[in-house]
Amino acid sequence: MKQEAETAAGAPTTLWARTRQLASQEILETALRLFTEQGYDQTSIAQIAREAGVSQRTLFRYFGTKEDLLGGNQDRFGQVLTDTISEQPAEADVWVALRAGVAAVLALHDSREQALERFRLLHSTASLRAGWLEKRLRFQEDLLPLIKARMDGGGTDPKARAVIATAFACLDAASMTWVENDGKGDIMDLYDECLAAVRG
Amino acid sequence: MKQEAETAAGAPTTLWARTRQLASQEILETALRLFTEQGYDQTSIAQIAREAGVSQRTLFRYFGTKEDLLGGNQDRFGQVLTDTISEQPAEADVWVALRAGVAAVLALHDSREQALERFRLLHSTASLRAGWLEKRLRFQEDLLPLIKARMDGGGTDPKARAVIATAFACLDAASMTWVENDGKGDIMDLYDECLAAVRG
DNA sequence: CGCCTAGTTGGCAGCGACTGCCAAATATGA
DNA sequence: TCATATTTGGCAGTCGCTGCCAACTAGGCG
Repeated sequence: MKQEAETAAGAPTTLWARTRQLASQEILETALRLFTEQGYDQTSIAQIAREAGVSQRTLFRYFGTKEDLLGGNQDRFGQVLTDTISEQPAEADVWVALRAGVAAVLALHDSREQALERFRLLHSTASLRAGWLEKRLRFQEDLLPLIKARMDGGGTDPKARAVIATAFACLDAASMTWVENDGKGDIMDLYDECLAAVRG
Repeated sequence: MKQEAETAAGAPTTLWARTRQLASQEILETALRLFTEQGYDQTSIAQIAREAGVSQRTLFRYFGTKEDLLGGNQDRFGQVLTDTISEQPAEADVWVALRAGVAAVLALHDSREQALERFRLLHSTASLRAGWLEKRLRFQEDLLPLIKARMDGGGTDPKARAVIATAFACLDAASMTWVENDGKGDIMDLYDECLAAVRG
């Protein structure tokens, strides 16, 4: 861990890095499979480790928490979110910028099916939902300065917070409905519908 | 537990009920004190039980989870919320109805100081925040039919969800700012400010 | 008053997520 | 090939929480 053995682009150099990559993927896949098969709460870390062929201790070294086994490192979400939004043209409307961020995050999923499965799990498991909301709250705080700067005359903290939280609230409402409809339609359309209902 | 020994109004009848009441209060106070003194995560159930003079087992019988030690049964929040909103005149605007609900929930705190202390703890402790958001999400779902019915032409699920979630988002932004300002000003004023920022 | 019963309490063992510590295994570079 | 840097696994322990069972106690009855 002294230096990352893979150069940003990909192509793992050392054997270690390749093995790590492989193990990581194996764990992730096993976890997702078991979660969808028997539910998140009904799947223990011990079982995942056993079926993935690693020790519990190692599993925790790869992924710090059980939640991280879903969706890899969700920290990437935050990264993509802030990056996308700060890349928006300075004169773009706050709502437009936020929309772009939301779209970018949604695009992070490998496939429509994977996204649906994850959202389904997320919305049907209380503990997962709680964790996700918590992490999201941190993203929101990260976004604060970016959004505040984009508001007319530099908005106040509460106003900027409210705007950000509203965008996420719409994403929530949209994804929840999307799951209920078994993935029919486009989430972003639902998002727009939600935002329209709010901003009337 | 076969029948509640106190008639709705108050006046605990049996000695048992009185003892229970007393123990419950003692636990609650001890917990809140320790939480504010050393932080939520740094306070163990064992310590609370010890200092409150009950066994851990009993503590868990009174309050099912560690979170419940803050703010008693938060289920009351949900109750007050739905009650208040359904009591609003049928022709009232959705936003007005929601505002009334929010105000009613805020009025549930014993004092300004207590509210500030609770909010401070809530916003500074990740695990608490997560639990609270989760519980709130359930309240939101309870509100869905009520709000949907009040929207023009009976709104769709996503729209109603978005509206409700936005109201809570504003409450979040407001309370967070309120805490940062050490309780200066009125939360509802901040709430209005937030809502205005969102609805432009 | 004494006893029986129902409700209450406490202690113990155990589960699951998670961490620290130490020893064994393994890839790497000289 | 050997010394070194890393990685891995196992073990014990913490913390929230639950089930189970034995000890206790208030309340009602004769």
